[in-house]
Amino acid sequence: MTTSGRIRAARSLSGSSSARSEATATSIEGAALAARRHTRPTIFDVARVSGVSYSTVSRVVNGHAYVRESTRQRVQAAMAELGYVAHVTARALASGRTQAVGLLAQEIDNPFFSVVIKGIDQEVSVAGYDLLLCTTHSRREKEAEYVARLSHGMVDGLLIVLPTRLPEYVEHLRAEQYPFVLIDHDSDAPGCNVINAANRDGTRAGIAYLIELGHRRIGFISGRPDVGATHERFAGYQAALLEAGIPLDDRLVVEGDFLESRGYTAAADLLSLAQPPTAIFTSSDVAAFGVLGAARDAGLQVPRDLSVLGFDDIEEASYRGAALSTIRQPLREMGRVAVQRLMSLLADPSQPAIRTVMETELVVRQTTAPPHRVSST
Amino acid sequence: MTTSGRIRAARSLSGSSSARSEATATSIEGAALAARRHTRPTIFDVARVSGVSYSTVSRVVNGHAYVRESTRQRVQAAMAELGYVAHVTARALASGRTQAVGLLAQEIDNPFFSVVIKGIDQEVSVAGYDLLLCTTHSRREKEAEYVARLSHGMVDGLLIVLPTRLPEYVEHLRAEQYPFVLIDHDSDAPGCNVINAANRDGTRAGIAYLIELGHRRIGFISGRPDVGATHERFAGYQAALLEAGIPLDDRLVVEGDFLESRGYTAAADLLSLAQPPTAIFTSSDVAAFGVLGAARDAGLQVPRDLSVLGFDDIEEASYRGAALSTIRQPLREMGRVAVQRLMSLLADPSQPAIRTVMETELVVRQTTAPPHRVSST
DNA sequence: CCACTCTCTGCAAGCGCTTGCAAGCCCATT
DNA sequence: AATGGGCTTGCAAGCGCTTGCAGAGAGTGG
Repeated sequence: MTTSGRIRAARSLSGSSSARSEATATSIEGAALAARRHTRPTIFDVARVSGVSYSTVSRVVNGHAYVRESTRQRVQAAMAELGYVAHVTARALASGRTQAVGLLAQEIDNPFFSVVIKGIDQEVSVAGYDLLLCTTHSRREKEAEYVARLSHGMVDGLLIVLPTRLPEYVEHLRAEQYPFVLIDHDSDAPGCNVINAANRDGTRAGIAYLIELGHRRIGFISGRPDVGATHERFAGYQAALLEAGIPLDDRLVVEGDFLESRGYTAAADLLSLAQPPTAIFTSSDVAAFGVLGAARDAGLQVPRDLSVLGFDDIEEASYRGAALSTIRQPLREMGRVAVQRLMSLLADPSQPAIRTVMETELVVRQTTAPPHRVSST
Repeated sequence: MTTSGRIRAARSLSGSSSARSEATATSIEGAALAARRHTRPTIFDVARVSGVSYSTVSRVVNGHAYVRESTRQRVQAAMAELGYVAHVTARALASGRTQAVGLLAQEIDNPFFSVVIKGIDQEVSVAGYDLLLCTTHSRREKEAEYVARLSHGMVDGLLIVLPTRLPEYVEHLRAEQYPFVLIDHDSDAPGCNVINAANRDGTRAGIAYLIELGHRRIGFISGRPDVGATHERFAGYQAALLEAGIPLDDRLVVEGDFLESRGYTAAADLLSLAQPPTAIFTSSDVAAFGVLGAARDAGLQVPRDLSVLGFDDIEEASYRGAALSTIRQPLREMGRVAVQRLMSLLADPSQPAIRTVMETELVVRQTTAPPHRVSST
């Protein structure tokens, strides 16, 4: 008990010079106490109460070996008594580790991403880390700033959801060997650790399935053009047609944006063609719902008059309106794998980059069937 | 330039004792450098390059007055040259402020909440703060731990989305005058700053509108019973019936959970009653979609055979399937107001608590109409 | 020309914690 | 009984930054 006072004093006075400065120090301390609103117990308080040094308290908090059992219990009792909670910031500063990872994304409010987040959140929690979520809302100029701040003492590593083009800050991070993982980035990213779905192969398989059903005129509604997956999916579409010897008809290809409203209008356009498609593929389930709406409003029956194939397999796909046939990406798994990869990088940042490609799966439900009328090629 | 070395040295040696300890210090420094992976420039480096003291650099970074313009420019040039980024953690530790607020919620992946978050995110950004999002996934035992950690140096204030019962930690926070705001907590919360919608009055107005249309048998599908708003909405339902002199029929009241699937089954139950309702109110738009599905599967036309009234007015309400009549809560505004209140508390934590009740608005779209057949009361 | 007031800058202390080093302790071994 | 070595513990230094205080210039009025 008496030791404690000494320790505290030693701390306060380390390097102090004169009596006057001592007096000053005291008044400063008073002011600081007044300024700090929430004065909670520190390891020094715990040390005082339990009669050990502050470093021993620190060791107990961090579960170090080489602390006598009786001491550990005394310290833990003191912590419980005082309601001690470690000061995350101070610990981060001293140790250089924050036990938190950052997640940087443009938006969180779409069903695709919220599932990925779930996987991330779950795995981060398993690893004993915290998750710091930052949404940029497409303000690209804020993105670099966020990354700089986050990577600078706020988090130990970064998960980034990115469109096609690699921003400059990615190069910075790479040069510094800062641990980060790109999610759903199906474009070139030299030297980066990336997780994405097999967009190309998945789409090819889906289109091949439609062709196998007998479809020859297959509409393609793309995703946002600034997203890598969009191009890969189109490549898969092309590949499937090529393999089946079906010529690509530009009129059947429409640019979309993953969203329902655009899915509706794009489908309406396709359906009003002189030779409308008998099947439509969209780059997202949400957009596929829009296609279903357009089909309904055009008086078409799905799948009799029109087959619709989505991409993602979000939860709603199975129960909303018609059960949607779709190409499933393992969204939750993607989130989890991304975190696992990041954890590995945290342990050793120098390891060579890996691209992890998650397999997709064709999920046939009730919106796909052989074409009713054989269309003239 | 030469000053810098002195400053650094003075720092390193403050309180040092002997030559041996100096040597030790050096080797420690080396080890530390090796351990810290990302050695980025600090204010000391900027100070060295620009030839001023580190405190001047700090003042420039923080935009203090009393820095000569030429000095400021020199420092800024040095910062740009070195690519200096402030170390958030260190700054937080030294100043006691983190410039971040925490948001604690169970889930983020429902359309209700994602809109609230948008408002929060926007307003937080306007205020120049960062947002730290924590989801507890209903693991209540983790909640208290999160709050303790967050309130302990990670963030300056807390936004909390809470079910009915106030957890113990809320009392702690209050006792410590830690700034926090409860969102969507329509239950007693003495001494707490709370934001919620006018659940009771809004529902009463909605039900009154249905009664005015001529409905007498109005089904009520509640929200989750552990949420305060659920009870207030039921109270509004009761009040409207009472005012209209319509006796409450228990068979028309079903417990729900805000979700679509339960909305479907609950509606199916209501519709299979001997005397089914001619209108159904649900405590969320999402659940109302389930009701619409059940009506469709029961061969009923909406609104001819069944009126459906939701609550929330999420985005989908206006475009998904039938345009849904609903009671609009200003979700985005609620998020924004919560942040504004928190900012005010940050400035002065001692001010008396306020409950902010946001008005709701009846939005009549295409799922409500006078009953087709006059039902026998 | 001096006292006085502003403006500007530097120093030291400290935020709460981690961690290398060293010293003390205790026990087994020779 | 002395030595060695493994446990325990304490001390000091430092993580990168903020900030009160004091001192140094630069004006300004008497």
